[in-house]
Amino acid sequence: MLPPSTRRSLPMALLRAREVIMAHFRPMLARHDITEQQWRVLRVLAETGPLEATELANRASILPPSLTRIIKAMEEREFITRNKVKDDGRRALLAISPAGLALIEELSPERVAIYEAIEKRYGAEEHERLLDMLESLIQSESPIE
Amino acid sequence: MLPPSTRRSLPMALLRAREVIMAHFRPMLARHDITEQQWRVLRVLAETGPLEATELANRASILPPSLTRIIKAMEEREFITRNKVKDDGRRALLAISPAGLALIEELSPERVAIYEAIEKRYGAEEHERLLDMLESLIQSESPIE
DNA sequence: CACTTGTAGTTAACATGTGAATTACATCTT
DNA sequence: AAGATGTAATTCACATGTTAACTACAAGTG
Repeated sequence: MLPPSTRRSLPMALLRAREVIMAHFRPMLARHDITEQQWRVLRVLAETGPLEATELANRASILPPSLTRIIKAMEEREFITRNKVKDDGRRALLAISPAGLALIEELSPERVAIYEAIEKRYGAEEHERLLDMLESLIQSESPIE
Repeated sequence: MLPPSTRRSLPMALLRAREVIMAHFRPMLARHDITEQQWRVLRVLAETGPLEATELANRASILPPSLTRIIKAMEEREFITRNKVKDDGRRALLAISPAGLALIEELSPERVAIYEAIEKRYGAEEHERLLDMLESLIQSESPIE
């Protein structure tokens, strides 16, 4: 078997695909001066409620060192709050603030419009199928152990 | 239309998929003290021959500022060479060196084995289909203008 | 209780991602 | 030829990715 060319390798294809998709969201995020990662943190907290850092890092696919910095920045801008957990001095519960929720509300319509435009160009069924295949790939490569 | 949850959004799925795949390659790259991006640069140059920086950046999906730093580092380690283009003082041709080619040769077997293992777990047909769908997505989102 | 082991977060060091500004050339226009 | 415009590459500033080391705390073991 030949090694795959850079024009048809899974890592490169995934990278490029993500790039073209994110290009549509970046202007929106830039206008509100938040990064892609900060946006992920906000959305995860809004969806799931308060979380500890480790769980938040997993759900937002952000590494612990990055999350430490992001939490610091977002706490200063008062988009999230942090409350120590009783009985365990290491942990803290991170939660989205009213200002954070307001930001999500504000961006929601534009966000939906962007997703709809992507679905329209690419095809709704294709989109669903792609998501299924990606989830399947992720499953096949991450043993639950 | 509801905004997609973080559990089923295309950007997140692409990010996670790339993560699980790259996890298999990182140990190999780390053993040879090269980064994922440096590895992409080497492979592109080996496949296509000498390129100017802009073209190399496009093919390797690396932004110009990053490529500047990467070239500097790889030139110092003598994995690539750089030759000024006649008649245009701005451009330079970047080429892989014998040492760079040797590194590619050395890693090739392990690289193929990793790809084969992924195909085996995920399914060869699925793998091909996923590549097709990703290419199609990239096409649909990047107008030739 | 002292000691070991394990876990949650953080810090450090360096590479890359990202957008904006800048430099160095080329080319076009008049 | 001089000035305007365009292009290739670099530099800057800051955020994140990545690995390793480290701190703080918890829980198990003797």
